Parts: sequence; structure tokens; C-alpha cells
Amino acid sequence: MAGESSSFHLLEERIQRFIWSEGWEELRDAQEQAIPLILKGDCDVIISAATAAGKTEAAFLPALTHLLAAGGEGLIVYISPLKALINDQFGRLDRLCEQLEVPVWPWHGDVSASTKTRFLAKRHGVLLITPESLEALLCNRGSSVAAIFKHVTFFVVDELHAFIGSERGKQLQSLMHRIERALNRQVPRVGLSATLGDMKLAGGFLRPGGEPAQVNSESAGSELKVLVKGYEEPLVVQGEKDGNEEDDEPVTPGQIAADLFKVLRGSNNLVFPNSRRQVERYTHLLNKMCEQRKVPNEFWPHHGSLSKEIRTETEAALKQKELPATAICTNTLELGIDIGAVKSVGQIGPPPSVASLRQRLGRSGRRKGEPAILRGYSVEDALGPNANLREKLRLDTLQMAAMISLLVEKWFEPPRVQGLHLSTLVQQLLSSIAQTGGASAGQLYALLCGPGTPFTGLTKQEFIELLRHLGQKELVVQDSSGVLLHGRVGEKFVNHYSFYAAFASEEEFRVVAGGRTLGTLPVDQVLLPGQRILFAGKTWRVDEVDEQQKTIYVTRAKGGVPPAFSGGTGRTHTKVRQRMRDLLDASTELAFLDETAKKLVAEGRDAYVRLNLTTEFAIDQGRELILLTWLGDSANEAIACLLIRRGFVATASGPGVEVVKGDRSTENILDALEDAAVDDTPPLDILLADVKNLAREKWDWSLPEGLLRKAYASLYLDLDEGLAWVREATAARRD
DNA sequence: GACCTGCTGCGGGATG
Repeated sequence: MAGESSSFHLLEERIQRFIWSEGWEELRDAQEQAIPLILKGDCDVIISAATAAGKTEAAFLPALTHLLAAGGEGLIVYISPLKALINDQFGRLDRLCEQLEVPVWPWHGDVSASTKTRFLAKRHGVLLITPESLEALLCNRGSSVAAIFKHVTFFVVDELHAFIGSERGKQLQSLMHRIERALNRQVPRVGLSATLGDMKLAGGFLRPGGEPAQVNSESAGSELKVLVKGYEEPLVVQGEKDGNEEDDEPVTPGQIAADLFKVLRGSNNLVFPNSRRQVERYTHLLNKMCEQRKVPNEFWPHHGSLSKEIRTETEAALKQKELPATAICTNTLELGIDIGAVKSVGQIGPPPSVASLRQRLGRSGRRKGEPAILRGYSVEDALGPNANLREKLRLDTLQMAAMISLLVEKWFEPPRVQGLHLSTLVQQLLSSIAQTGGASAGQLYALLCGPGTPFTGLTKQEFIELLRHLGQKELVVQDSSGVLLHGRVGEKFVNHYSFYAAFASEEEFRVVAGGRTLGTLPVDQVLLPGQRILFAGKTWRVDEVDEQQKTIYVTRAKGGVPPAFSGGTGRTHTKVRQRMRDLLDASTELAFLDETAKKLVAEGRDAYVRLNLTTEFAIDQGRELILLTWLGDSANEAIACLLIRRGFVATASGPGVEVVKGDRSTENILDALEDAAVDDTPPLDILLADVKNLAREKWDWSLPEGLLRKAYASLYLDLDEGLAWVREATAARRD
């Protein structure tokens, strides 16, 4: 190592000795690159490297060297999205830091108050903390913030991609910013991630307006093996049931479980079936198979609704080396908690995104010379006389194939940094008032919305409008000298511990039909009267949405035909949809598909040709017209809004937009599209005037309508892309 | 027909 590594010699002597004693043969590429950059302690750095490529060491070896060179009284603040990750990192760092005589302080909700008190007395070393705990520190110890963080030398943000695009990410930006403002100096920020689609965008997230130094360590091109198996769920013929409940169960999960049992036993693996319900179903099937064959169980469940004990048990089964273990899990096992390497990753149904698939696959093939193995399972319904467009085109299988082909090309979705997250601005305003004991509107605007701040771009006029609105809601009040304080309601929120999280716990609408509650529905879809929803196995028409009572009133829709597209998982990017269309349009063989999956793709291609989809984009389905755009969800939703504004009932749905025809013809709808194409781009207040239920984030309920529309559009609508499609599509029609 | 994350201060009582 001494001869080849230049960075090794830059490290503090005791750190060098630690590396020798660990028996590391060489520094990893990311570490070699990052050490000289971080060592200087004067710039932001973003490190993108594969899982287990030693990213945390790449940050900490030089950061600790820098800290020791400055006399050892400095503080490194490491911020993690998970408590479990803090516990893991504490174990890894504490051994090294003990030899350096640098204290390591874990700080999250499960950490004892005595540890926290001891840190507050010492204030140096390495602090491992969550955004929520940091928020609590700023809120409750506002007057000491400058003293507590006086000697901070670095912010290290782990799993950066897990923060981008969410309220929590905006909160993190704001917390680091507020500490810097309290100190009146910049603190170098180091961001770590395995999955950043666009380093420039991620850099702008790490520091608004910033351009950090980049360390991009491509994984040494470890080989990827992929096999996708197709399955066809037979049609249930009406009248054939004999009352035996077993007959109602789909048959493909049993077939898939049998395959998993056969190929996964004897090794460690992860299987992602995309929902908690499916996790339960597959774990149950696999446990039964182990039992029937009188072999020890090797299959363990892991998802967010399971108790901590059960989750820990599954993690322990994966970690121990004596017996093989496979976890059936949701994305709880996507982030970097320590479960060791796995042989293969199973994916049942299309993954939520290419980035997520890549993150999942990062758990496999981590040892030198071993390939990463992906086993995909794709299920389609057998085609009957009533098959809808989605089924005919075999869209799930196409999406799986498109995502894998993009993964192989090393493409994945860029981080979604465009969201304004004004919900979090409300939280940060209330928290800043707690921190300072009160502040003027001008001070708060400069702190949170000025140049280089997390909420830059909000005009002073909009800010005043927001403050007025918060005043009406009694979240803030202004005293006679103009200082803003907590209002009666604001006080209540801030003084409860639930205030520290920037994200809301799941909120659901009740679905009511004729005075009877059918159940609850999570609020993640635009709803307006006239829309049809699928719920409890039946189709309904939405009559009224009561946002105060959080209730959706529905009546049975005639016919009972389920919607042609029923929305997918996650938000699908335009690039994925275009790849799906390219695959339908081509005849190339996809080598990673088995015979059944190939047959399914061939059927999709046949339907694509038969329906003339090479040239036609408007597909008449009788009750609805489907506009097949092959765009991402944000563009489709923008197109739906353009039509809603012109009096239609339209919904973004899968690769297109579904428009209810009612008493209007296909020509009427296409005429409206043409009008939208030639008109000026409508302002949001007009575009979203009739759309209800825009509130998505924790504090959205407290925003004035105009800002709520702006916040919603920033995250969910791509009007430019939608309009570009409308113009192109209607131009083709005129020709 | 998705999924995930997080949480303080204080008072009362027991124990060393």
C-alpha cells in the first residue's frame, strides 16, 4: 500500500496504523480520491460509489485527520436517515476513534438522555444524529446552538439520495443552513450515496447554489446476471366457483414461491414483492413449503408494519453465517443497514423506479469475482374477452423489461430536486421562532428565503401572504414591536414532540357510500367529482370530496368495468415509458426473458400493431378515451389538468391520460386538446382552479391556496413536457 | 394496486 497509494500518507499516523492493523490491503478508489479533497476542510464534496465501497471511511479517514491536525477539539456532525444506520456506524467508528481518543456520540430517539447530556458538556468528537433530533436541538436549545456547534468542521450526510425530493430533505438543508447562520460561517458538507443519477443536481441539493467537488467511483463493472420469468394468471370463469375459498386465490404466487424455494434455498437473498401484503403472502407460502418438506425455515419477512423485534430477527438471520437466510421485504432493506452481502435479488413485478432497482441490486455480487444476480418475476392476467388496454399491451412485463434494459445501460432517474416543499418552510419558520425566541418578518425572510437559502425564489410578497395566512390559522402572532411569535395553535404544535419530523404520518380519507364506510384510502391521487375509483373490488363514482371531514362520498358506477389503467407504483419517468414504447415497436429479442415472458412481450407487440399504436394516440374505449402519450406521470398529470380546466373529467393513468367521454365525442376531446395547444400557457391559479385535494405534505393545510398550488405543481406537474406533447400530437392530427 | 423514515422534557419513584 505504501508504495502505490499517495493518499494513504496524507492520513494521520494513528489512522495509518489502524488501517495496517485491520489488514486492509489497499485504499478503495473512492477513498483515494476523496482523501485529498476532504483533508483540506475548505470545500463541499459529494461521493458517489457503490454500496460497500468504503464511502463512510472515505469521508471519515480524512475528516478525522483534519480534526486531529487542528488539535482534536473539533466536531464532525454525521446525519443519517435511519436510527439503525447510526447504530451500525457507531460500531464501526468507535473502534477507530477509541485509538484516536476522539469520542463518538450517537444521538437519536432511543439514545439515553445521559449520553446526550455528556455530549452537551464536551461538544467535540463525532456526533451521529438524525434530522429530527437535530431539529429538536435547534428548537429547544436555541440560545446554545452557536456554542454547541462552535467547533464543527464537517457535516457528513449519509444516503444523500434518500433525502432528495422529500420534505425531510428540505428540512435537512434548512437545518445545516440555520447552524451555519448561527455560527456566521460556512461548514464544509460531505454527501455520500450509491445512487445519484445526476451529480450536478445532487450537488445543488447538498448546498443550494453550490457546486461541490465530485468523487465518482464507478464500481469495477461487476458482472450482472438477469433472468425474468413470465407467469400467466388464468381467468376466473364466473359460475365455476364451488364455494371453496381456495379457488378464489390466484395461482401464480404459489408457482413463483415454488421457484423461489427451489433456487434460493442454501444461500442468502433478498426478495422484493413491492407491498407489505405481498411480503406476508410470499413469506407464508415459503414457510409452509419448508414445513411440508420438513426442512429448517430459511425465509423471513421484513417491512415497516412489523414490530422492531421481528425485523431485528430477520436482520440477524441474514447477518449470521451458519445458516442460509432469505428476506422477503419492502424497501426497508434498500438502504445501507448492515445485513452482509447477498447472492441474488428477487423482484416480483416491476420495481418502483430504475434507481430503486439499482439500489436493491447493490446488495448482491459485492465480493470480488461474484456476479450480481437479478431474478425478475412478471405476472399478467390471461387475456379474456374483456381484457383492457393495459392487459393487452402486457404493460407490467414491458415495464420490467424497459427498466432492466435501462439499468444495464447504467441509466437511472435523476434526483427530483425541483420540489419547493413549502410545507417544510412553515415548520422551519415555527422552529426558527422557537430557536430565537421571536424574529421579525424581514429577519425570517432573509434567513430562509434569501439568496443561497433552502427556500430561495419565494418573493417577499408571497412571504407576507404566507405570514398573514399563518396568522389567521393562529400559528403565529405579531407583537406590538413587529416581532413574530408562536400563536395559540402554533405553540401547541411546537411543544409536542411530533413537531420535529417534517413528514406526516399516514393520513387517509374515509370512503363512504350511502352512509356506509367502505374503508380508507391514502391521499395520493388527485380526486374530483366525476372520477371513478376502484375500491374493495368494485368501481365507484366520486360524488363529493370533503377535505375538512377527510371523506370521499361515492356511489356505484354503472357497468362495473374497472378503469383501463389503475395507476402504478412510484412515479414513472418519461424515459422508462419511452423505452416501453420502443420495446413494443421493435422486434428485437430480449435475451434475459424466459419463454413465457417472451410470449407475453410478443402478445404486447401484436396488440400494439393491431391497434395501430405506431400512428394512433387516441384510443376509444367506449366510456373513456385514452390518450397514449408514453410520457412520465408528471407530464400526463399536466395534460389531465389542461383537460379538466376545459370541463372534462380526466386522469393521468399509466402511460397515458384517461378522459371520460360523457355526452361528448372523441372529436370534442381532440378539439379541446388543439385549443390547449394554441392557447397561452395557463397560470396555475387557473389550471388548478377545479382540482381538489392538492395537500400532500405535513403543513400543506396551512398554506394559502396560491402557494399550495405552486408547491403541488413543483413536485407533481411537468407542464412544459405535457404541453410539448399536446402541440406535437395535435399538429400531427392537422396534417 | 405501492413503500419508507422520526420524536423532548419533565416529574415521580426506585436504587446505590
